[in-house]
Amino acid sequence: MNVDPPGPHSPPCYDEAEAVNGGDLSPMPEVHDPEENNSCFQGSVAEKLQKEIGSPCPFSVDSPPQDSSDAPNSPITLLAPESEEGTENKAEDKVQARKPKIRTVFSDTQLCALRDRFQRQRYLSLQQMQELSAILNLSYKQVKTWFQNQRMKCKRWQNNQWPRTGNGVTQGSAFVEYPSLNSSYPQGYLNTSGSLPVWGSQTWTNTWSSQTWTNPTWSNQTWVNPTWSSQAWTNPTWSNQAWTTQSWCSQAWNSQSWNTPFHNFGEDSLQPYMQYQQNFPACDVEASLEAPGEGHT
DNA sequence: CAACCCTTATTT
DNA sequence: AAATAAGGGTTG
Repeated sequence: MNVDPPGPHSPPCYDEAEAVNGGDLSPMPEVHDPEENNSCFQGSVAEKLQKEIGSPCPFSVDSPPQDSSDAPNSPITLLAPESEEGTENKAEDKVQARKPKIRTVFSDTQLCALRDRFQRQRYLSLQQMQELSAILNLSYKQVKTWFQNQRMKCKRWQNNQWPRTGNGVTQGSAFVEYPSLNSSYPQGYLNTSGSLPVWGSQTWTNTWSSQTWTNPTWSNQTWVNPTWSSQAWTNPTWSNQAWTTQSWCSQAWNSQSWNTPFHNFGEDSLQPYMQYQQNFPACDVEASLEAPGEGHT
């Protein structure tokens, strides 16, 4: 199954034109771990990542978009396949510099952490993203992109489910569930300091989607995780597929791995949820959710 | 500037 | 072929 070692993955030496850099962050391109076990966070994410990252791509934090033409001697640099042989003119100028599009392959650990975080927050503040990126050794941009893509994915999934639920709507909030569920708040509404806003249960409107959601996740000033605390997760609006492929992740979560102090996240919001995880792994939900004749191809 | 959305390109 | 990271365009 998916237990086999992925083999030589590809830690691309990805350069990012970071616009926002904390300063002490070391956004690194991702790397993959060879014989990764199936545990998500057995110890500490950071720890793992550090190991995962052999540090193949030594570039500065602020390294501008360099031509990735000169692949460092990293064993794995995902340079776009030349495809068109010969014409590697690269065209150093002009408008259309054929820059090879690099598609980073996130490591399991990274993905796990990202997803995990996403469950709690669909929107991260700038600082949070920076922190996360630093921890995961990804660039801010990558984290940002990932979250964006993830949001879109969710949205699409919802749209697919939406028409169906019309009839068998068990809970009227089936569709609206997602947004409010995961305490998602756009950065603008969060203190740049990463501190949590003080609003009790406020309502805010996000201009992009033109939606107004309530924020039940805030109980006075106490952070409450609706995700785990309520049965709200009856139907996750998640891309089940993503999970199927990484079902191992859920297993890891079920384990006592949560006892380990992976404070590496350096997130305040992280602490509370750990306890819930044991009893209520979100992954579990989607497992049953996407159950329809699956499990193996 | 960040989010959305669509598209492209790569990886499996 | 599907999944998805990243590019690009648009908007407020």
